[in-house]
Amino acid sequence: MKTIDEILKDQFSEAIGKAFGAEYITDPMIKAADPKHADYQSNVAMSLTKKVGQSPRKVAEQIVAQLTLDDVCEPPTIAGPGFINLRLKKEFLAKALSDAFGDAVSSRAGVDESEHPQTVLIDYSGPNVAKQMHVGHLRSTIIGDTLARVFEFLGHTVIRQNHIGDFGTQFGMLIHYLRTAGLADQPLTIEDLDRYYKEATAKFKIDPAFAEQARKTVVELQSGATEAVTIWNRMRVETHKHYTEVYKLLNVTLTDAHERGESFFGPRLPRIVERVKSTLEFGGEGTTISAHSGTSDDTFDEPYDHSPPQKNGDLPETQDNVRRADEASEPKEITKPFAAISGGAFCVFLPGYVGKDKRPVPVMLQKRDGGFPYSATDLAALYFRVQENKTTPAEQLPLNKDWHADRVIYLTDARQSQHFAMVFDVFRAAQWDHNPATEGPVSLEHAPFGSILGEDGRPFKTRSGDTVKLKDLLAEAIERAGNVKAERGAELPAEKRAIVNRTVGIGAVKYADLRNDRITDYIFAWDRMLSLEGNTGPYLQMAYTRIQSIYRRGGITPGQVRASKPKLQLDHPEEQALAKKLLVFGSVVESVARDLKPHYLCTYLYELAGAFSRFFENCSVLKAPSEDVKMSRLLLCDMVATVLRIGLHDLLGIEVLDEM
RNA sequence: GCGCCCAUAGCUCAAUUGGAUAGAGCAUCCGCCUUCUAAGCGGAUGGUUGUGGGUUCGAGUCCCGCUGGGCGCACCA
Repeated sequence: MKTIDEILKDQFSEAIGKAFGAEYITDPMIKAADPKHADYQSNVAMSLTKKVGQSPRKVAEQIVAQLTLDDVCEPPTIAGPGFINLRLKKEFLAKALSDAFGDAVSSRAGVDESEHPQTVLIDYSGPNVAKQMHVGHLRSTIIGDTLARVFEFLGHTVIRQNHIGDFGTQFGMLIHYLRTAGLADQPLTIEDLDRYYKEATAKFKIDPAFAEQARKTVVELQSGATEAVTIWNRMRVETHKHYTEVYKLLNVTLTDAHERGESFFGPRLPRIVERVKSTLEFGGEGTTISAHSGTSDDTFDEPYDHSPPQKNGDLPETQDNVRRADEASEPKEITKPFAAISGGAFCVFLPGYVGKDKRPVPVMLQKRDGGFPYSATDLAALYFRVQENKTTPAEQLPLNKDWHADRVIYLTDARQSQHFAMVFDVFRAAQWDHNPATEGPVSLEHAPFGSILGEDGRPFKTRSGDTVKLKDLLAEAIERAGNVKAERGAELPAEKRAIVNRTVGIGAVKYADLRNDRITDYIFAWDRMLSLEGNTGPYLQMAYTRIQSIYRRGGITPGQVRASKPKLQLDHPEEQALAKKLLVFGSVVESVARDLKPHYLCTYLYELAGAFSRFFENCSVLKAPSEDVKMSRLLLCDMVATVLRIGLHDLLGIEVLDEM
C-alpha cells in the first residue's frame, strides 16, 4: 500500500514535471508539518527558484496549479516564502486509516515490510564472564534489543550477536587466584566470582610474583590444559546462568543461539592475521594495496570449539616483505594502509590515526608475545559475520544458513568509537566490506551511546561508590513501582499487583533509557522515570490500560467491534488529530531503523498517547451521540491500542497491562 | 599535542537527510471530575539554542574560530 508520503511525492513530482519540464523534477521535500500550519508541506518551490529563475511563490503557484490531489486534500495553500501547505480531507483520512488497519494487517498497524530486506547483524549486550552485569551493560542491551526488534518488524533478517567477554588474560589471573586461595574446586556463585575477580585484579597489580604465575596460567589455559579449562568452563556456566536471569527479567530476546563469545574466534585469530598479511601489502606507506577481495569459498577445518587457541609462537622479525615500521626515527604521515611488524607486533597502519607522541597509532593484530589483542578478535568476528561461509550448524546459528550480513551494527559506549573506526578501516582496506552473496556493499556502523549519570551529574554509582549491579537495580525498580499509586487505579489482588509492579518497574527503567537520544549522557532519576506524568513508561502503559478499561466498561471486545465493520467518522478535530498521528507510525519506525535511534519511537508514542488523551477528554466513547459514532470511536481506540502495543511490547520490549 | 562527542527554559529532555513564531514534562500560578482510570485535559509564566564569525531565500541543525565539560590516543579489553 502506498503511504501518504509516497502519494504526495508522486503527485508533486508529476506536477513539477508538467509545470517546468521533466528535467526539473527533484525530491519534492514532503514533510509532516507543524499542525498549526498544515498536515504536510512541500518546500520544493524554494529549492527550484534558482534553476527556474522565478520567485519561489510563483514557482509554488505553478506547481499547485498542476496538482491533482482533490481526493486527498483540501486545495493547497501557499504561505511564507513559498511553503506549499496541505490539509488532508477527513474522508481521505478515514479511508487511509481503514485500509491501513484492515483485518488482515491489524497486527502491523499499516506498516509494510521493507521492499529491500537486508541481513542486519546487531552486536549488543556483551557481558563478561565472572562479572555481574551492571549499569554499563544496560544501554547496549536495551537499545540493541529494541533495534533488533525494529529491524525484524520491518522485514529484515536479523542476526543478534552476544559477544561474551570470555577470553583473555584476566581469566588466567582469576584461575590462579582461585587456586592459591584453595577455591578452584569449590562451587562458586556469580557474586563470588565477581568478588574474586576484583581481588585478583588488585593482587595482579601489586604482586609481581602473582602476576608472573597468572601469566603462566594464561598460557596453560590457552594450551588447553584440562584442569584450567574445567575451571574456566565452570565460570562460564555460572555467568551464563546469571545473565540469562537478567535477560528474562528485562524481557530481552537474546538466547543461547545468539551467543558467540570471544573464545569462539580463538581458532580464527591466526587465520585472520594471515588473511590480512596476504591481502594488505607489507612495507612502507608508498606501497599500493593489492586488491585481493575476501573469498567466499573459505573452509575451516577446526571443529566448533570453545577452547583457546594454541599460542602462535614468535613472529619472525625479518621477513622479506615486512618492513620494520619502528625503524624510522622521525614519524612520517601515513597516506595508505599497510601492514608491518612494529616493536615485534603485527600491526596495520592506517591514515589519520596519530598518537600523543605524533607517531602513527596502528591496529595491533598480534602481540610481540604471539598473543592476540581484542582488535584481532573484533576483526575476525567481522570477517565471520560478513565473509565466511558457515560449515557447521552451530556456526550457522541463529539463521541455519550462511549469514553474509549487509549491515553490521555495534552497540557499545562512545569510548570505543576510535577502536571500531580503526577496525572498520582495516576491514575496508582489505576490501572485505561487500556481500559475497549479493555483491552489494556492507555497511559497518558503530552506534555509540552516552553514559548513565547519577542525579548529581556524575557517573551513576552506589552510595559506597561501587558500580550498580543490574540485578539490584531492577529489584529496586520493582520495589519502587510498588509505591506508585493511582488515584483511581484498579483494586487488584496481591498476585496481580505483583505482576503490575514488575511490569511497571522494568518498563520504567527500559523506557527511561530508550527515550533519550542514544548519543547523549542521561541522568538516572527514579522519581522521574516512575512518574505517572510526562514522557515515561508508566504513562504509556496507563494510556493502554485506559483503552482496555473502555472496552471492559462497554462490555464489548475489539474483535467484536472489528467484526461489525464500523465506518470511521472523523468529524471532531481531536478524532482527526488522532487519525493523523496513527497514520505516521510506519515512517517513525523506519526512521528508527535509519538512524538507529529508538527515542524517535518513544517521542511518537508519547505524542500518540497525548493525542488519545485529548480525544478521550473531548469525545465520549461509550456515551457517544449515536451508535455509529460510538462504534467508530471504539475502532479508533482499538487502533491506538494496537499501535501502543506494537510500539511498546513488540518494538521496545515493554509489557503492556490490561489493568493497573 | 592530535582526534571524537556534548552544551537548548530554573530542572529533565525533544526538535527525523537545513524549513515558518525552538516544543514537551517537572516546578510556579489559574481553571476543569455526583468519575468511559484526574496516573488526565485547558491556560499562564519561563529562551540572545555556551560564544564570535561564515554559507544559505532560510541555521539549534552545515563550515571555521573560541570557551566550558566528557572521552580516546599500540602489546589491558
